[in-house]
Amino acid sequence: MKHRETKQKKVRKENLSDWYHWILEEADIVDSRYSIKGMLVYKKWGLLIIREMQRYLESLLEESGHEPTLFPVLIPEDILGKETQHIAGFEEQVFWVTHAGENKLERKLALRPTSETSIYEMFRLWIRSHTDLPLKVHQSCAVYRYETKHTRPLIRGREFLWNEGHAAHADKEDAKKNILEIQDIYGKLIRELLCMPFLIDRRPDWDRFPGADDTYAFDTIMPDGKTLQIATVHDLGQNFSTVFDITYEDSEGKHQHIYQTSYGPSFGRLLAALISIHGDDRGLVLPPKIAPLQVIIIPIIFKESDTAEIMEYAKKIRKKLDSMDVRTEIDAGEERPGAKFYYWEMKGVPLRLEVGPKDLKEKKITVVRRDTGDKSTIAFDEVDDVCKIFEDMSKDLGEKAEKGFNGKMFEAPALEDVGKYAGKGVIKIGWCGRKACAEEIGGYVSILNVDGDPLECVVCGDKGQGVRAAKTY
RNA sequence: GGGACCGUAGGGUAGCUUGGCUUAUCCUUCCAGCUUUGGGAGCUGGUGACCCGAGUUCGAAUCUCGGCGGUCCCA
Repeated sequence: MKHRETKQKKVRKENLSDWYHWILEEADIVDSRYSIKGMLVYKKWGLLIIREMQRYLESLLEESGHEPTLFPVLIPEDILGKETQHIAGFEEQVFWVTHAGENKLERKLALRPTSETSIYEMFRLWIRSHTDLPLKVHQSCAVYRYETKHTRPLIRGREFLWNEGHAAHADKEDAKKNILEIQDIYGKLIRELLCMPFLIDRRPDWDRFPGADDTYAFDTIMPDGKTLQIATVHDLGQNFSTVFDITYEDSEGKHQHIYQTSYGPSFGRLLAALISIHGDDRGLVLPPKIAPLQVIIIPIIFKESDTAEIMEYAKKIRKKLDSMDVRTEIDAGEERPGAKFYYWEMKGVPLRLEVGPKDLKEKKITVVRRDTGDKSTIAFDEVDDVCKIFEDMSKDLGEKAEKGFNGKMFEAPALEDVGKYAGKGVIKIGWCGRKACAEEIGGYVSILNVDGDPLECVVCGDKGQGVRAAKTY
């Protein structure tokens, strides 16, 4: 095992932007030096974390009746353009494939910006009867959008990884039911696996997914106070089924257009939030469930003669952890222990076990928690305790994140107050629902949702609702 | 959508204002060897860079224009 570049410039997390760029490269999350704007290379540590998320999410989706699929990355122009709202929302961002070698293609092909259209083109063929419904599919893939704004690694790129789910329903009620079920699944992913708090915000109409009747977004708050949209769930109504002519025969023999829902979390943004919310000055802090490596064992060797014995002991511990399905490695590298400590802390590994001559002699293990730095000693026979420690860590990390989150919630009774809290977090604001007033507020922040308790509009004073607003990524 | 700044080894930088002083500085990483190991050890030797293109000039890392890439701020 080689430890590189762990002794680089120290970056404090207060300067979130510098810290973020530093840790992405340092921890081998991504390499953003690839020479196309908005595209990057996912590296081992980042990809392993994404895979854990993916595995967890996919198993929940499949338990809830989603079939795994993988659709082509290319979508023909005529199909992408069928739903006019949809294409209007994406056309400026579509990458087009127009040539094969020197030959111009007869039919322009789009790199999918999202897969509704290609999937629904097939839904039309797959769905015949009400017994085919609900039909739910999902895929983990990359999608492409030509972002013109400044891109940010993992947060706003021209290629990004996500999982997208698509469901066909016989009626509105089943669609609504699915929306709740998906919200629950995404909630589990974010809260239980990643230990992060979030908000579910029903977006104002101008912020909906193109072609949707409603968009529910999952927003979390970054340490700098800006919100990050990490997942969305869309109620598509019959907008797509009408233009794609997706119908089923009901039990009375009548043909009906299906209702549809689509949804997706961005793995990149989830990762960006995970890194930013839990990390500290020393680097990543990974909740145990998501950590690619949960335990690192550091053998501490003084004399050449001790090597075999200590390594033997470390291997015994590892074997026991392996049998408990705890992801474990032994760092037998040439570096001194201190260097290894710093390295694995930077990588965010939840637990470090130190085994040296003292531990060996007393059949003990020194255990250090990444999140708190707490050092304790357990007996060799108590290795099972790591599971309990993981539970505590998950709980503590979740609570700590929740506390940070709650500390970034504000209320603005008047427009001046909006300016005061803008950029510090999520602000509760009275809003009448009119776009003109939203634009006035928009001078400071964006409105995240449309549902709330009755509250007078901070701009015009008319009756309205208490909605959430924030500066957004 | 508007604005500002930036691009020198794998990473971080000095040099740029006032073109020549450079064989391009220093730290780190990396490679070899010695040595060391309970919080980033040390020594010796070695590898490695001026984003791309055009222009100005006797001469460009340095000045001008364009491209590509990056960062930040505002809407």
